Amino acid sequence: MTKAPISQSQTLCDSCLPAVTQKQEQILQGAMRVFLKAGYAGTSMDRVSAEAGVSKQTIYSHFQDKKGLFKALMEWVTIASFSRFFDVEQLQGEPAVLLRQVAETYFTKVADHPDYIALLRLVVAESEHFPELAKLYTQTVIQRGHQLLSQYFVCHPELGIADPEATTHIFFGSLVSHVMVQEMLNGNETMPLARDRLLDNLVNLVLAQTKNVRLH
Amino acid sequence: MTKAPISQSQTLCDSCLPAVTQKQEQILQGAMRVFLKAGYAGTSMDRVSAEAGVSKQTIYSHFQDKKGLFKALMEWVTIASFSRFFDVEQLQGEPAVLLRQVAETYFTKVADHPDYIALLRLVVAESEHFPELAKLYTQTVIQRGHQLLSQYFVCHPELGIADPEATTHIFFGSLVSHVMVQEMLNGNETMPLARDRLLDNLVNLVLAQTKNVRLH
DNA sequence: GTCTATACCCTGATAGAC
DNA sequence: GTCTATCAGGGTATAGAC
Repeated sequence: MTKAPISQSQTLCDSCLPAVTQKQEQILQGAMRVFLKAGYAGTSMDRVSAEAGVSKQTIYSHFQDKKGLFKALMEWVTIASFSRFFDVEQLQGEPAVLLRQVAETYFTKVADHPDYIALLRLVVAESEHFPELAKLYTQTVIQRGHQLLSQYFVCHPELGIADPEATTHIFFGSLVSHVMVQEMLNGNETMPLARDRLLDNLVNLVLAQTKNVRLH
Repeated sequence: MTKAPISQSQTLCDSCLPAVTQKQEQILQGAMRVFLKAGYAGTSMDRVSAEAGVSKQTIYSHFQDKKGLFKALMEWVTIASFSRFFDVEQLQGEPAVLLRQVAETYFTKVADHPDYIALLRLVVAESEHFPELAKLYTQTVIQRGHQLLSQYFVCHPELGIADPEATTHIFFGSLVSHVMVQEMLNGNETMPLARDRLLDNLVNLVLAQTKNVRLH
C-alpha cells in the first residue's frame, strides 16, 4: 500500500482520467447522485440540474441528451473509481493470508461503499438497454480483478491450482454474490452468513488443492 | 423427475398459487411482458393496458395503482414460477454426479430462461425502492435452493463438508455470479468461461474435503 | 365490471435574453 | 456560456356512460 491519502471525501472519485472541465465535473457529480439512486428512467433532467446547481440548458450544452449524459457519467465513475482498487497490490506472503487480504480489500474498499452497491445495481439494471456499459464495467472492473488473481495462481504453481481462471471465477464469484445477496437483496435478515465464515471456507477450499499436491 | 409436462408454453407460469381471476391473469401476463423488459419506471400503464388488451381503468379497478400492480406481479411471478424448480429433487447417487445435476438443473431450468434473467435483473434493479420484493425473492427462490443443498451436506457427513451453509453459499454463489457476469453483463464476449469448466473445478473443490477426511 | 374520454402534472428538449 | 421561460408529449389517476 502506498502512502496515498485514504480520505475518500470527494464521494467516489478524486483522480479522474477522463478529461472534464470544472463545470462538467459539477454536472457529473450531481448526475451521479440522482442516477445512482433513481435509475435511468427514474431520473429527470430537472432533478439533475437542481442537484448539480446548474440550469438544464447548461447540461444540454455539455452533453447531447439524457442518454449522452448517462453514458458519460458511467464511463467517468467506472473508469475513475476502480482504476486503483486492485492496482499494484503486493501479491506476496503466505497464500492463506494473501487470499484473505484480497477478499477483505474487496469487502472494505469496494463492497462497503454505498456507491459501489448502487453502481453495480445500476449496471445490472440497465444491462439490457445499455449493454455497452455492462461490457465497459466487466472489462474495467471485473476483468481487472480476475486477471490479477489469475496471474498470481499461474505464477505460483506450487499452490496446485488446477485451473487458475476457473478458480478465480469461483473465488470472486462467491464474494460478489455474497455481497449481492446479503447487502443488496437483504439476505442478511433471513439467511445471514458472516463474511469471516465465508472466507474461512473459501480460502480452505481453494488451498485444499495445495495439500493434495503435497501428498503426491 | 416426475412425468410432468415439460412444455412451458404459457411463458413462465402455469400452476399459480396466488388466487387470480381470468381477467387478473390476463392483466398480469401483459404487465409481466412490459415490466420485465422496461423496468418499473420505464413502464407506463398505457403500455400495460395495450399489451394486456384491456383498458387502463380495468387495471386500476383490480389493482390500486402502478405500485400495487407491480407488487402483485412480482409475487405472482416469483412464487408461481419457482415453487417447483428444486422441489422434490431426488438427492441421492454419487456426490460428484449429484452436484453436477443440481448445477445443471439451475443452468437449464432457470438460467437459460430469458424470463429468469429479466426477473433477477428487475429484482436487483428495484431492490432499493422495493426492498420487500427483494426479501420475497431471497426467501422464495434463493433460500429454497440453499436449504436443499445445505441439508444434503448435513445428512451426508461422510462428505466431510466442514461448513454446509458456507459451502452452499460458495456453490450457488459461483453459479449465480457466473450467470450474471456471462449472460447479463456480456462477459462471454471478453472473459468467457465454459459452464463445464466452472463445474469441473467447483465440484472438485467442494468434494476435495471428502478426500482429506478419508486420509485421516 | 368494463370501456371512452379527459383532467392535471411533470418530462425531455428548445428558444431567446443576458 | 449560462439562465429564464416555454413547448409539445406522455405520465398517473379519475369521471361518467354502458
